[in-house]
Amino acid sequence: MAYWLMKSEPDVYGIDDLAAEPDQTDHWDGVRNYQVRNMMRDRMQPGDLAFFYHSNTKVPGIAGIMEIVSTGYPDHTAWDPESNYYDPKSDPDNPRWYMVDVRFQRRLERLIPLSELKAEPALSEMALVKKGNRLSVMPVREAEWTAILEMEHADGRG
DNA sequence: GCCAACGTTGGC
DNA sequence: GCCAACGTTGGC
Repeated sequence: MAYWLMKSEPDVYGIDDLAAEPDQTDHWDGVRNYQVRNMMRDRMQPGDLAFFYHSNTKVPGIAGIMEIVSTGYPDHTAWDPESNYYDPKSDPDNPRWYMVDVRFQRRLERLIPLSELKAEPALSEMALVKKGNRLSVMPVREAEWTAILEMEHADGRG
């Protein structure tokens, strides 16, 4: 069982959108980065848990928790010319892009802002808080997962 | 195989 | 809206 953090822009698709889906389940499509593709295709397993991170918004931060409910499988939006994620170079016989299914678990009691995550010493090794990091999906160590959950009930000022 | 140009991410 | 940092592309 592994832990992850997955970013999405809430103006495009936020945790409220996932919670509103039938079965509160959706596929995490549109990943077009090879490092992230490899994680989804090779490492994610049903039962893994992931933080839902809101990026590119007024207060970026961790908004909730979801469960991975499938292994990686080909991202069909790459073959849909109508899709924003269309990639004519992805061959159906040799899919270039993969996705997983995720199920809403819960919102955090408060959004934990990136500014607090950056200030937490236990998280200093996370790619999330490092300058220039652009991965939209990243592994989270168990100790980091626990530290973040403890922050959920803190007052936000240390 | 190098690397400059380009497009994108995402915090601020 | 700006722009630094990064990944990808494609000419050579």
